Amino acid sequence: MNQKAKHKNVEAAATPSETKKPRKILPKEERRQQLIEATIRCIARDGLGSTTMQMVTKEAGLSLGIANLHFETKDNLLKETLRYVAEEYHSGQIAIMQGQETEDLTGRLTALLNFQLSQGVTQRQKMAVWFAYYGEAGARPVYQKIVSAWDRAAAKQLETLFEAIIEDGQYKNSDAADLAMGYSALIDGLHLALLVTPRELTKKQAKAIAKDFLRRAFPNHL
Amino acid sequence: MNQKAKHKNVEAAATPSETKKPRKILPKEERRQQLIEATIRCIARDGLGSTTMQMVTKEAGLSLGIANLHFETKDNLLKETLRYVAEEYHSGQIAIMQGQETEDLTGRLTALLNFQLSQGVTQRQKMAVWFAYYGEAGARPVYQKIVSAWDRAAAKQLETLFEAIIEDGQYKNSDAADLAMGYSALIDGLHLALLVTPRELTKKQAKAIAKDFLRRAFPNHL
DNA sequence: AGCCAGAATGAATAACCATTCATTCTTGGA
DNA sequence: TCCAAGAATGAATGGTTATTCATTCTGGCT
Repeated sequence: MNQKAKHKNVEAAATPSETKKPRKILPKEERRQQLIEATIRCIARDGLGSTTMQMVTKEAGLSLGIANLHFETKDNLLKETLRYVAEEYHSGQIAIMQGQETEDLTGRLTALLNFQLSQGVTQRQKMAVWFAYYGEAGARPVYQKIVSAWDRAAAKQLETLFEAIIEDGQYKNSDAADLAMGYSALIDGLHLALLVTPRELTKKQAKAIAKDFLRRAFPNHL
Repeated sequence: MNQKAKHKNVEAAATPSETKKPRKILPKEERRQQLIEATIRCIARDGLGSTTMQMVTKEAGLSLGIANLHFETKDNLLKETLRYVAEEYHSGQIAIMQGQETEDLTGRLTALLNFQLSQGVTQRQKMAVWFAYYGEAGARPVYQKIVSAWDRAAAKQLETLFEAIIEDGQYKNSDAADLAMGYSALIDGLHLALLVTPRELTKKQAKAIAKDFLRRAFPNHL
């Protein structure tokens, strides 16, 4: 109605050899994925606090309005990004712990450890996102809610696994719940150290430290 | 020059019984402290990302411009706030570890543990600030730099303490550096759990878990 | 008591940013 | 080939925020 804009695709002879924009149309789900991944990169590079829509959409190689088109609001985009990362990590863990019953307990345990400190999980990008959200979790119950369901499920699984190992190894004076909580905390702490002071801790070292924890707890299994 | 403002202290008969503002002048250092503490409360309540100058100065019961007067920029205020919290925590740790040589190793160890999980350190406010900054640390080298000096010093101290204990207890197959890193990571992870999922972990439990770690590592000392 | 250095205030400013929506482009089917 | 549905674009809008600085006030000093 009161718009006077008349953007053509002309812009004189300004930029010599710029190929401009072969606009592409993709299914909703692919665009969402693409935007979430761009968001992860932005958060890892610039922090959750200073990530803007402009940055995210530019990172994705798309136009400013596209994120609102697919996610309504920035808040929503951030929520979905957290959900994506949380799901990837926790479902991976749970899959290993519920793994085929054919695998022995020790195998499952080391598989879990290797996953938790794997290349995929411990890459800067993922950990940065993870802790960026933890940093705001105190002030944003929504973030806690997104993670907590997965978190509780993983904690329960781990406890069950530890119970089985304690039973199997006849470890006296060992409380599965406490050990599981301690192990989880250790893994989180190692992730934090890998993120914040990577110079002081290699991934190999981190694995050794986690394995050490398990060996002291379950000497007959490792 | 071109200002037309003429703020008087009149404002009609609007607010009936509001005592307005007995403006107070304080030494620079006190104001800075006051503002830093207000910043901590704001970060804990609303998150680092949405903490504004208006919120901080209002929380401190002062006027908008005061923070810039004492800290130049918001960035600076945030940096100084982190420095304040980091110093409090790390210097507390170091003091205990370097404590009078009269105290035995076991005593020093439990004192350290009790401090790290003490009321003062584990209060929401402090931990929230801590993790808010960790969340941005990946993107803001400044934050890392502020913490890293203290961090390295504390790590070295802990390693030294562990070495002495290993020597004293003749613990074979124990690497002081790995154990120290593992213990630090465990404490960080417990702090995170206390912050994010306080319903799943009490402070008492956290202490028990940390003590358990030490007992498994140094059975003759605990 | 009177004065003034400088501490404190908060309206105004300038920059930034999420969100909207008129317009343009793409593509699959007719 | 042509068309319409709807995907994508980005200029414009409105709201928020850090920062400035003219003005006001305080308290120690003479």
